[in-house]
This record gives sequence, C-alpha cells and structure tokens, in this order.
Amino acid sequence: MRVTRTPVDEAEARAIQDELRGHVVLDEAGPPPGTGLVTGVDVAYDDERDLVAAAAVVLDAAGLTVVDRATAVGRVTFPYVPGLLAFREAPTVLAALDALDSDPGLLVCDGYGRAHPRRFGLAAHLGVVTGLPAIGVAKNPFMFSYEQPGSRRGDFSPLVAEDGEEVGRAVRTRDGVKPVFVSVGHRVDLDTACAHTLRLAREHRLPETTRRADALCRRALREATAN
DNA sequence: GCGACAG
DNA sequence: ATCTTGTCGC
Repeated sequence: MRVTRTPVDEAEARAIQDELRGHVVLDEAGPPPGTGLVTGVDVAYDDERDLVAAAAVVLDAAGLTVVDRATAVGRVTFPYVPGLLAFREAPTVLAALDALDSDPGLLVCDGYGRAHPRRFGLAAHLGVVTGLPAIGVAKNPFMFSYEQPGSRRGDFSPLVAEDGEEVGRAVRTRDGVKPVFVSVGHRVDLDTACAHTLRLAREHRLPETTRRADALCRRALREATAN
C-alpha cells in the first residue's frame, strides 16, 4: 500500500488511521513460528537535534541469528501523541526497511497493534503500509485492563479494552517477570502472535528482535549525533 | 472539561 | 522516548 504523507494535524492523523484500518487483514493465521525470517524494528530520538534513528534487524526465526540489518536517520516530523505514535515512527522505520536486502518476513514492532484506541496501533500501521505480517509487543498496558497472568513463562491473560473487547494478551515470557503485551498487527492471529513472542523471548523479557533493533537504532543515533 | 496516555 | 552511577548477578 502507498505510503501516506505526514498529516498536518492530529485530526488528519486520526482520519488516516480510520481509513487505513479498513485494510487490516485479520483472517490469516500468519507465518508459522520458528521458520522463515522475523524482523525487529525500533527507533531512538534526539530531541535536542530533532533527530530520529530507526533500525531493522532481520533474524532467522529458527536460530535467531542475524541475517540482515539496516538503519535510517531522519528529522522528527510529528510529535509524540498517545494513539498517534505511528506517525512519529513509521517514516524512518520504512526507510530502514527499504534499505534491507532480504525480505523482512514477520514484522515485530515495539508497541501496540489492535490494542489501540482506534484498533490501529503502530504494528497495524506498519503492517498495512508494507503489506507484511506484523505483530506488536509492548512493554506497558496502560489504557487496557488485564488480570495478572500466572507466574510461569508461557502463562497469559486477556488484555481488554474499555468496551470489553479482547485486544491482545499479557504474556509472561520469563518466570516471575512482568509480562509483555502482545497484540495483532496485520495478517497474523493472536495465538500465532503470542507463539512468535514466546519463541523470540527465551533469555530475556523482550523479544530478541526488539532487543537487537533497540541496540542498533541507539548506535545509529550516537553515530549520527557524533557528526 | 480534565487528565491519562504505546514510544 | 529520555534524564542517569553504581551495583548485584549469571
């Protein structure tokens, strides 16, 4: 799908989300966990210099080894507004994805997918715009409610929106550690999204994809800032 | 109306 | 997101 330009204001941003939301595909199971490629994306900011750096790291899903990586640096073009995160992050992330040599496979995003006020968070946005299957794995639940899942790795509980809809899951990736908050982005169902998350997060709370992407975009920002 | 609010 | 030292532990 065609890349949308940066909206001039919040009202236009919401209108774009409402339009793009109609293109989300929810009836595909998604790529089988443990096979093919998985790509983590993340961004880091330098508010001083108004810079944003994005990274995309492609891993072999079976062995979790890095098979490709790319970064992109740009200017911040949209402020942080809860619910409109994608407009701040997507442009630079898309540039990083374009710079990859390999096919990204499944996109693993640092944030929400369906777990969003208008059911169109960052992971859904990136999925629709790229056409790639995408999931969101967030560190915080905030606007949603959930019962504490069991304390063992693999335990989970539904993440519920105000209207009672299950928009994702709180998934325990490590024994006794705060869960992560998984939601569907595009072309993946919730069971499959959670299965991917558990395969990607074995030694740490967060998926290896987002850990790698986080480290790389911070490095890219340092190097951009050093000039 | 006001505050809360992924990153 | 970012501001920020040392420190405890594998």
